[in-house]
Amino acid sequence: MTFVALVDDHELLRTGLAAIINSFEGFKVVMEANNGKQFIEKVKAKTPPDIVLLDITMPIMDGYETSSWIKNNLPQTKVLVLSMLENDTAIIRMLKNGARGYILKDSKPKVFKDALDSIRDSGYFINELVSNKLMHYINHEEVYDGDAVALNSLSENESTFLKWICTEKTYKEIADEMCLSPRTIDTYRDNLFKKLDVKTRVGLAIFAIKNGIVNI
Amino acid sequence: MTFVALVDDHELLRTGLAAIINSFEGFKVVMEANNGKQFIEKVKAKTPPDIVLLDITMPIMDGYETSSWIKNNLPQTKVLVLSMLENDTAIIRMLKNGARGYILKDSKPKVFKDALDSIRDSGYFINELVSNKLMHYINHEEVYDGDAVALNSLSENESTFLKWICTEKTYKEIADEMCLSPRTIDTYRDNLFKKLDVKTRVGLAIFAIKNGIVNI
DNA sequence: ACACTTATAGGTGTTTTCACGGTATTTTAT
DNA sequence: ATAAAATACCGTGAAAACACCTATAAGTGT
Repeated sequence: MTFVALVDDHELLRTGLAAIINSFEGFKVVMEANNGKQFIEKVKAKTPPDIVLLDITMPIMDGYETSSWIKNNLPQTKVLVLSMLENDTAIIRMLKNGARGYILKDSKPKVFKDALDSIRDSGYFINELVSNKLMHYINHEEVYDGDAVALNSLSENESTFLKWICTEKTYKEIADEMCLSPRTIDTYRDNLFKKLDVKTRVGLAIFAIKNGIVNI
Repeated sequence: MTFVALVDDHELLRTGLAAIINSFEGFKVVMEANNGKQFIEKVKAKTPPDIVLLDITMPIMDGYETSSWIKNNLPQTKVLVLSMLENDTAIIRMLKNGARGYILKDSKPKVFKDALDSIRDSGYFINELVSNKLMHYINHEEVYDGDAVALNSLSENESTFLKWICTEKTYKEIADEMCLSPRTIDTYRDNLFKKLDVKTRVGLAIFAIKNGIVNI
């Protein structure tokens, strides 16, 4: 019997998934959590599950952090990502954080079953979403995804600045808010234009939103 | 027996929901669709369901349009919204478009069951989410939510313009794309600033994203 | 026939944003 | 110890964005 944990903030989805999984021969849902933090607390008192079905977008502790924690603390436990995010950045980041597979929330139940079987049997589920990234990895020795790379190279101040970017304040006002000279803010902007490969403030705002730096 | 249709682009969620609903005494899922358009096509050949469980965020034809269509074409069919959106705008807009209830995707199954029962028995499910809006309606003779009102008053061109706003094009380039004079584009912008109560292009972009006018 | 709204377009001037050229200081790495 | 990097800062000019006000044509309602 393979034991599965569900970590997702949508309780209805969890209940539905549990029904589906429990109907699969050889699988059983033994734990549910609303987010990574709750999962960590619950798992302390139990035998770790074999597979964690993990969402990315969650309050308090998101899927990236959670997967990373599982990799470091529960080496026997395998993470299968179940997310609505279809962008390279999210996929690569989860794979780097130890995920064994990545499927979308609008997958067919068949795909879902295949993924569970594959992870139980081989430890991995390699579908198109991840194979493309893996091929790149083999060919280039490192995954290249502009957004993902850029995201990791942002300083504290740059992140803060990006939050302000998504407001209606002028650069001068942002400078005041951050207690920096307007000139410094200019430099931040110019650097981010280069780093993130955008040309305008709107480009920065879109990047910030797309990558979850700001929540709107 | 109460017949239920599921309209949501996440197939897995649908499958799970179907399992839950079919386990409820007296309810049966008789139809599933990925979006409003598909629902309309499928419903033509069948007896309309008693309740449509409807998501808002969907490709091709979203929940707003779909609910409106159901109100006008299937007067016997009641819409229960099942969405992750918790903002006033979405709730008000769906209620205005004929929805009988509004629950969140992270509701507990109990709430879900209550909602279905209530809609079957009384035609409505009034929880906190909608009662607040209804109280407002009673007191003010009209629901006031800036975003919701504004959203409904957007013309075709303004919506298109908002999509372009969320790119790195200049207004002049947008004018070219839309085959309009740059002056007209200026007017569009100025009007939208007033309508949407924002002051900058970033404000427009944020509004467009927040209200699903653009998908990023 | 009349006022009323809506979509389109223009004129002018100010403010903000952006590009590109720098310097001085502090941190980090070797 | 010293070079390299990251960080904070500055000047100037051009381009874009924004404010405000006017005007015409088409459609709407009464």
